[in-house]
Amino acid sequence: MARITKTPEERRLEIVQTAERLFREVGFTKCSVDMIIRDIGVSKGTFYYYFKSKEEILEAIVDRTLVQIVEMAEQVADAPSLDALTKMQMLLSDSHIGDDDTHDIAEMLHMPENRELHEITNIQSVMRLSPILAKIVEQGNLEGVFSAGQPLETVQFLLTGSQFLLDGRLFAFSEQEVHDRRVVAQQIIEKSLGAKPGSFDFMNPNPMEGK
Amino acid sequence: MARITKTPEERRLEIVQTAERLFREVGFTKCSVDMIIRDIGVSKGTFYYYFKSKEEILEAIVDRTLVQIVEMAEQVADAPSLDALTKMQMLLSDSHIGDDDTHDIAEMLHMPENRELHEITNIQSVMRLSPILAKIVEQGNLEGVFSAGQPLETVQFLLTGSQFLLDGRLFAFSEQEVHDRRVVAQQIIEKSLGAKPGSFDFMNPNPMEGK
Amino acid sequence: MARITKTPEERRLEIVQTAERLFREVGFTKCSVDMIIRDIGVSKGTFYYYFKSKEEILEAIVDRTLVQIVEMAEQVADAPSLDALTKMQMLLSDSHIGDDDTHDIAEMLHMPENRELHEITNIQSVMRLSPILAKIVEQGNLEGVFSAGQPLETVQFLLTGSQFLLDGRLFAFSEQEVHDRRVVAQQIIEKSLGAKPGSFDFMNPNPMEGK
Amino acid sequence: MARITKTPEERRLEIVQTAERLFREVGFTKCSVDMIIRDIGVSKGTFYYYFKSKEEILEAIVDRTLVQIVEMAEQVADAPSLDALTKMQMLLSDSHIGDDDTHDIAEMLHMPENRELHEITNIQSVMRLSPILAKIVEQGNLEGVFSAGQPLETVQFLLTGSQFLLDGRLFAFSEQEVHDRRVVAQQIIEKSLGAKPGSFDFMNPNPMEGK
DNA sequence: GATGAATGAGAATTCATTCAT
DNA sequence: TATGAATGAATTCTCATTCAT
Repeated sequence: MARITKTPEERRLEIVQTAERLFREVGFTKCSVDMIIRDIGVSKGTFYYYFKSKEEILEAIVDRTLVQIVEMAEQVADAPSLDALTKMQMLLSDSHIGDDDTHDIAEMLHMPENRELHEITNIQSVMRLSPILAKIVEQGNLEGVFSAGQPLETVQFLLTGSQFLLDGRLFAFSEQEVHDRRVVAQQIIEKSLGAKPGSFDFMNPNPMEGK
Repeated sequence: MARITKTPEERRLEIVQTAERLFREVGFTKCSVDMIIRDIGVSKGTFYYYFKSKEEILEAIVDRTLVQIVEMAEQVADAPSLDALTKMQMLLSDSHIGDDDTHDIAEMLHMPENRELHEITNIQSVMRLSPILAKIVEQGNLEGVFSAGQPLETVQFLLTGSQFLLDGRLFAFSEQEVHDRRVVAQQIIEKSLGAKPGSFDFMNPNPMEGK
Repeated sequence: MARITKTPEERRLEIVQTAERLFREVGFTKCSVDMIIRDIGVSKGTFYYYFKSKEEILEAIVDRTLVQIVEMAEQVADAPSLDALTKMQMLLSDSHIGDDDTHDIAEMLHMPENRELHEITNIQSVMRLSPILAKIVEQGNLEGVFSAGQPLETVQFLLTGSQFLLDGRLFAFSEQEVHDRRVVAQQIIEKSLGAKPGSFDFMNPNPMEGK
Repeated sequence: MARITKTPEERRLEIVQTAERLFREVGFTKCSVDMIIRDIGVSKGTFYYYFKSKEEILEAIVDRTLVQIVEMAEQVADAPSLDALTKMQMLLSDSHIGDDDTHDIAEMLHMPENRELHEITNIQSVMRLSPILAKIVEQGNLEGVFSAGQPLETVQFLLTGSQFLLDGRLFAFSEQEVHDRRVVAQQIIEKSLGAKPGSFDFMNPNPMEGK
């Protein structure tokens, strides 16, 4: 095979991205190192030059994903011009996702063939997002729009429920079924946070309406 | 090895039970067919005479587990002498353990080394338990102890949140942390079902009290 | 590959013998499991069905060799009709080796490419032969032909010297050089055991004489 | 990494010394080129600029070691003021340690993880030391303290026995066992060289005495 | 002289599955 | 029904060596 040298950053990224895609497509266990290197057109030695085990690249991918999610969440949480209700809405709904990259992340978290990556990331994202959301709940408590004790624990329950249930793929729900659960989730969130009924209404425009 | 003939039913059950135990102890992927047959003292050929693949026995186990869970839940749900609140408490708390075989729902679903089996069963159990719980919610609505719209969807959200979050192992929570989340979960359930605050109080005796 | 079934004993022996030959020819480290199975025409699974690691087959070979050596030595040592001097002569010289099998063992112990197997076996054979030879020394002391204190330690030193030095291959000695060292070794043995000078003379017929 | 230029001699020596240390610590086979260069902080390319294979550096080390041993032995052998007995004692005992670099012959040859390097060096050192020791034996014969025919062959046998047996590690002997064999070795040496019994007595102060 | 990214042929081992008896 | 020897593709990982810069 021709020797193609790239900068370490390029090569590393190339490997991470390819692995990420393949892990999503076929699952971590079923995706062999061989598949990854064949896809890139690079030698086995090169793979192990950058990552010293298959586990290590998994960690790299999970970290990378979580860093993106957390960064995004922190931007929202730290925005001084937004009120707590708006922030909460932005972070709990999917409708705020603009760019493709962030959307991919959400996609990635819920792939069917992707149990391992999925579960690890899921749990981590609950753990890392919850403190950020808890701060927003506290802000909301002060602003008078929420009235919730135990913000961290509350938010963790709501996040967990949302993450797992609202993923159409995981539970094999139809679009309409997902929508129905989204509406209910919103009501539960409102009740749990002590928000005024209907505060999160616009989070769930009926996707069937225009059809 | 001596050839020991058993009735097909006995043999089949023996294999399923052993596999189930081992899958829970070491996980599905890490448990080889060899481990199973060595444990029983049966030959490779026998295993493949009863199940044509390792996947097939997994399905058999998941089915078996869910049948048990659902049966137990239906017994509770159909008990004419119990009110909705009591039924709900029995099925959502840990205190309902009856016979050794069924154990506790939560326990059953959240074994440590047991991600694979666990996740498959988890989702299925949310799907199959939710109609039963939804019926109880409807009963509760009639009895006036609950006041919840969309019982099925509501119950699915609450089950999902409870299942995943309240497993200390999955999120690596300490006993105290699990307890704190249990208390919060109970409050969210009350609010979501429109139950009187404190209805489920006895579900969470503080495990730290005597210490 | 055609499936050829043999009795476990046949198959096991086939593998051990092939491995033994190849370890001798190319050395333990350089001989891959692939080489062995290719040579036999058997699958990798079969190899690992009989031996659970490459190390394990090495042990099996070493054990097998040592058992043969020790058996032979014990037969000599326990012969009631022989005096100590004769026994000593038989076990310390190479000239007693009759059958091809035992000769192979000696060959095997000193192959050039065969460091690992060689060293392990060498040391083991000093350790296992020395108690047998020590008993003969004691017999000799009683018979008045020897007069040696510390029989075990003495014998170990003499065995070690003989094993390593008198192997023409290890030190790359010519036939004549080996003969010269054999003569000297014999004198050292005589002095060390307190035997009469010349007692072991016939051990070393000059190999150059008839040429 | 910063490019640090050294004189070729310095660089070469640095590599040889590091490799030597690591080969001793972990063994030749188990010590990868990567370990060596990482330890020095030099690049792969640099290593292969100075040595064209891993084997080549092994040879360099063995040569270097033997040169040191031989030099030291020759210094002793050529000392005009010393008698043969003293010289012999110095070279066969452990008590002659002078400078840090040369250490003790025995020590040097019998490092623990060091089978490969060890065996290669062992045989070479018997071959190269024996002529020097043989000369001392001849001097001793003239001085009347020894009375040994075939000095070269005799010395080779004694060196071989001592080298291999008296290494506690190789045979896994305890300290006491090594001591016992040392005492016996000394007696065998005396007898073989025709020295007066007890000539080498002080070679083996009982290490247990003070305990 | 020096760098270090890249190579790729192997290494040992695992394991679900098959099949002759 | 039952056995267990046999299969072989697949897996992760190692490491001496090369070579463009």
